Amino acid sequence: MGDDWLTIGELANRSGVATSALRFYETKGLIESERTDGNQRRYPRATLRRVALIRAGQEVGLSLAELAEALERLPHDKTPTKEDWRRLSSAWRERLDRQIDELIGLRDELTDCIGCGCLSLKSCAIFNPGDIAAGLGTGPRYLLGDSREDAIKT
Amino acid sequence: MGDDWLTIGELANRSGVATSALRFYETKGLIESERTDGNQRRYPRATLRRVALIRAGQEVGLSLAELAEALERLPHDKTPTKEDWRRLSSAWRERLDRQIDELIGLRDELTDCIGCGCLSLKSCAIFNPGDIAAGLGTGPRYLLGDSREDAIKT
DNA sequence: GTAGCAGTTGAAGTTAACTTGAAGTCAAGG
DNA sequence: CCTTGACTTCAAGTTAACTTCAACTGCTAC
Repeated sequence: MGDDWLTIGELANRSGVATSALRFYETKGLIESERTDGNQRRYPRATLRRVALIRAGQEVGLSLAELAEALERLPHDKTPTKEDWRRLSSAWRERLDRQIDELIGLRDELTDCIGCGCLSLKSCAIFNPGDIAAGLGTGPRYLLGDSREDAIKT
Repeated sequence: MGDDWLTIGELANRSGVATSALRFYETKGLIESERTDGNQRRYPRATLRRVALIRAGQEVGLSLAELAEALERLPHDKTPTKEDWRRLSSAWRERLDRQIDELIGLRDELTDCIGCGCLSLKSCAIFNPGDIAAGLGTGPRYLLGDSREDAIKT
């Protein structure tokens, strides 16, 4: 305790991430550990910040795979430099900007629709939303052909 | 063809949703069909719009379960009224508004961080983002206690 | 030295939203 | 009649991000 190295339990308590998740992150190469003689993991203090970054990145919408890539260039065992940090955070900001723009576009289209009862109009924006949610959701995204028009006739 | 009833293949082509997905939606009660003598599905035309609504709802971030609830009160076999539509679309708009606000909040906090190199400051917003992404992502959300502060010391 | 909590591994389970496959049926054209 | 393509069902596979379980081993306190 108060040491330079954290057990997995300490790291879990302090980061708010379950031990099972931490082991999982380790299998994915997101974090690294040394082992004691008894084969237990010991994490350097800097891992705390690394885990915080991972959670923050997830909130920005990044997958663990993307995070693994982004964090690859950060040092595992020491505090990242300001430059490291600046690079990461501005990349994430751009991503957020894009997400926000897309949602605002969708909202504005939807707003136009609300008053007009345009459910039956082929110009209704909500039925032709572009590829706004390309990166969201689980399922596949379909490329819609002219069939869309068909969908709103009648 | 040109009939009031669509086969699953026609509905798939015209809605841009795979037949497997349509059958899946049906098992979830999102859409309904009649059967021919030969046990094949036949969908009323109105199902086209219903499917379009489902896809639109997904883009707003609704799960199929939520959509099932929302669509429960819409007629399966005829065009929804303006009132039906107004109710749905304004509920979705509110949801979008909330999502956008949350992302903007996160972005602003991140923006504040970029210049300051605050990676080591316990006040850094990105390490204390609140429950912004409560509804996003797959994993569980942890309630973070004072351990967060711990995470950014050093 | 022994109880009992923390840690270890690998495999299997979870949820959403589908897709894919197998094995068989229906419908339309020649 | 026969082929072909669309359709049927049900079961199992897919991906992400984990969690849960079983069967052990390590560490700390009394």
